[in-house]
Amino acid sequence: MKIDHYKSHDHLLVALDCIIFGFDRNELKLLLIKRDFEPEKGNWSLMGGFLRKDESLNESAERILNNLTGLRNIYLEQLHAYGEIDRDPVERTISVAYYALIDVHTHDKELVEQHSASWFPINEIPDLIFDHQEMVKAALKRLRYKASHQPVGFELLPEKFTLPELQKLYEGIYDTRLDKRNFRRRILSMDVLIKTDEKQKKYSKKGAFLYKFDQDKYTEKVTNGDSLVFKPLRS
Amino acid sequence: MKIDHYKSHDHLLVALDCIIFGFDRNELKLLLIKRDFEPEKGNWSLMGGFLRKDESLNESAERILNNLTGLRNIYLEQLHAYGEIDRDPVERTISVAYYALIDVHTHDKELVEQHSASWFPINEIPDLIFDHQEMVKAALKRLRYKASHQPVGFELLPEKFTLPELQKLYEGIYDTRLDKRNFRRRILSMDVLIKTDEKQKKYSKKGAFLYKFDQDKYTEKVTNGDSLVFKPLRS
DNA sequence: ACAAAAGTGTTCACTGTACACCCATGA
DNA sequence: TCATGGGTGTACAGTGAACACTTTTGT
Repeated sequence: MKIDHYKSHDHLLVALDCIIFGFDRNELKLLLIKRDFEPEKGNWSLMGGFLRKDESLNESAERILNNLTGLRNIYLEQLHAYGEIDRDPVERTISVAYYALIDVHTHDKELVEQHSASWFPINEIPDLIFDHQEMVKAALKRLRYKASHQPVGFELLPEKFTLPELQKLYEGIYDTRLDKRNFRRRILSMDVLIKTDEKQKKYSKKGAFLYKFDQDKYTEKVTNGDSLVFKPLRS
Repeated sequence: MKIDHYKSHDHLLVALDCIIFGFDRNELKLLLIKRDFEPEKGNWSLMGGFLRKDESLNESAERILNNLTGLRNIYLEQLHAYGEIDRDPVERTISVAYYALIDVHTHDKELVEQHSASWFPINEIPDLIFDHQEMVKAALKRLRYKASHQPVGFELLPEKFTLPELQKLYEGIYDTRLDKRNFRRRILSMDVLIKTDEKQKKYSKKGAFLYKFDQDKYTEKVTNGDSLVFKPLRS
């Protein structure tokens, strides 16, 4: 065969769709946009776009996410490639889904408004176009797995956070209730949080101490082969 | 925007590559082919092909796997989409990698020979073209995760197998040694194996009882919310 | 009779989980 | 002073892991 044999094969559109998770008011949420073109104009959708020849998949996902949020360097991971023949009625398109974890307070609210985007609690997601519902379901499953083995939850919180906030986050991700004492003991025993001497008084009169995640210490522990389990405890 | 706005976007080649696992002579192995066209002609490669417009990603992976092994209805799961710009030097191509688990004794040996394919122990994989080495690494990681939570190991064995064989399989997958008594107790306590009254005398004079995996019972347990852990024990 | 693999139970340490009360503060 | 959320310790049960000898049978 010749080197140009590739030419004889089909060329397709490659789309990307982003499942954007945030955590606000003790709830896990998704950022969805109202689609402004046909087909399915006016319906809710994941933020998406098409892959360009001059960018990698990851770069494309970063670009698309940046278009909506104005953010860079955020936690972004490939989820799955969706390739049913008729998944997009206009033209044969495969879509590579990515999920992102962002701190809801940092994104660019103007951009979000321009896209008619809004945040939906994970349990109140409206009907979505194409196979986006399936993507969301898979993303949630992946987030649950990921958060139980790696410290990704912190991506959804501000740099400084309280232990009650962190607990609420895990409760939101796993849709469950956790025991306060067990949760605190477990998280603190990992020894990857730095306690600051500041107190957060937003939610209580007494105030709760703010902590920071210690990325260096975590990296060191992983390098040493320690396996930290962030999986939450029951009840 | 008009409905035909899609036309203005880039169209790309979409390839598929298959990481094919087998288990033979107490070793976990991969089926690799010797590439018979440029570029990289003569070098070792994963079995691959291009996605056609008239087939879904899964169908395409099944077709490609069938081309090499003659097998159908094989355990096949999408791994990851690879999309670096220069991953294929001929033309911009994204590749969706799938991994397959097959019983090495059932595949069509003629087809495999036609493709100059052969089985390599997982620890003796030769240099591979493009980013195929990265794919293999990710596939092994995924297999390890998957096999610890779901009964996929059985896909690599014949329908009937002995407990020592099953133990060797897990030892191969995790590159570790397991305690015989702990392993047997754990696997049998899941209550998803059917003991036959046949003995396999291939490896010993005494002979070992053959077992079958009870898919129905397993499905029932999962439906009941039981979470079986196939994760192996240490030492 | 012996070599080689199959098969079998018990003990201990650790970790997950249940559970209730005091503390600090702003209103 | 009181209402609200923050913070703390202990006891028990279940599970993971270590560990050695007997059985079967072909040669």
